[in-house]
Amino acid sequence: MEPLVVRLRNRGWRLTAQRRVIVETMTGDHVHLAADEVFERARAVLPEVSLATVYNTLNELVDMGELLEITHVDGRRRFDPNTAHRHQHLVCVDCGRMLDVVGDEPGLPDEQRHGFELLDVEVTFRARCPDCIGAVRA
Amino acid sequence: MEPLVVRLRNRGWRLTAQRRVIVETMTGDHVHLAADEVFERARAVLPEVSLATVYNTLNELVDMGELLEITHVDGRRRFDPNTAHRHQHLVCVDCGRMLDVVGDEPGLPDEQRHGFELLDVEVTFRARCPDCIGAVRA
DNA sequence: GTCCCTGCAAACGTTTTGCACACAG
DNA sequence: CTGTGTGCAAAACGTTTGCAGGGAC
Repeated sequence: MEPLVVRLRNRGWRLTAQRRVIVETMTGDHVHLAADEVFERARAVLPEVSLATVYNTLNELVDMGELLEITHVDGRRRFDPNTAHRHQHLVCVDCGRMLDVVGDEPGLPDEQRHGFELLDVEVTFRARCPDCIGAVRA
Repeated sequence: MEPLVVRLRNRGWRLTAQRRVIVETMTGDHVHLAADEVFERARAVLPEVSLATVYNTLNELVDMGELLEITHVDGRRRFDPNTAHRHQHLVCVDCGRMLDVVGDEPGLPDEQRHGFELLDVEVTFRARCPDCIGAVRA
């Protein structure tokens, strides 16, 4: 698939310096940032970027289907740019580190569907990461 | 299993009128309320209950493991009293209605675990409920 | 040049907290 | 009686919005 920035330009999306930096921040594998983290990283590259613009941009990308809204961790929404491949999440309950994983998706038997029209399944494996297993307990 | 209120008393949990009403609100099947909904329902039974107490109590119950914190819907945390049976959730993306369902849980192959110690799996089926399928589209 | 995007600051909705009083044990 | 739970109001979050100025196209 074409890179995200290209796809966006083709849609007639106005490409500003701020948006470019935000999109670049949301590029790569195992990226699962919250808005304030995106803001922090974007600002490190381009100081003249505001939190409002980060939120506006992230929401637009979600509306366009170019970004996935995923599990809240620590009260904050997280965003995931991996829309290309179906995947699930493995999240450390201690430090919040999150990885994309691929297992098989659970189905839902007809008699459990209660007449609902199934759209999607979201799977999150809650776990403890190697670093946090080693760390001292409180 | 013994009823929740009994279990709580046995733990030496101080049982006040407010707490009892909140716990009663969080009793039953397919209960997936947000804090403000718990507050509303509790207040209908016992007007002298405050939102702060609702939050305090819900958080305590979660800490005790007597309540599950589940998916955010519409920006609000939801709580689930069904700790007795492993289950998953079927949620309507339009109206937020949520049901407990039982399908089989997805496992995670060893080579996908990245050294994490697996604790739990959270599965949410996103769907459209019968009422919302019938409803007129915007 | 136009229109859309931007930063700022204020507003919003949810959740938490500090404090004096009240009541379960 | 004592210690913990309570209501209230204020604060602290994450997120959204209104507005005047600026920059992409």
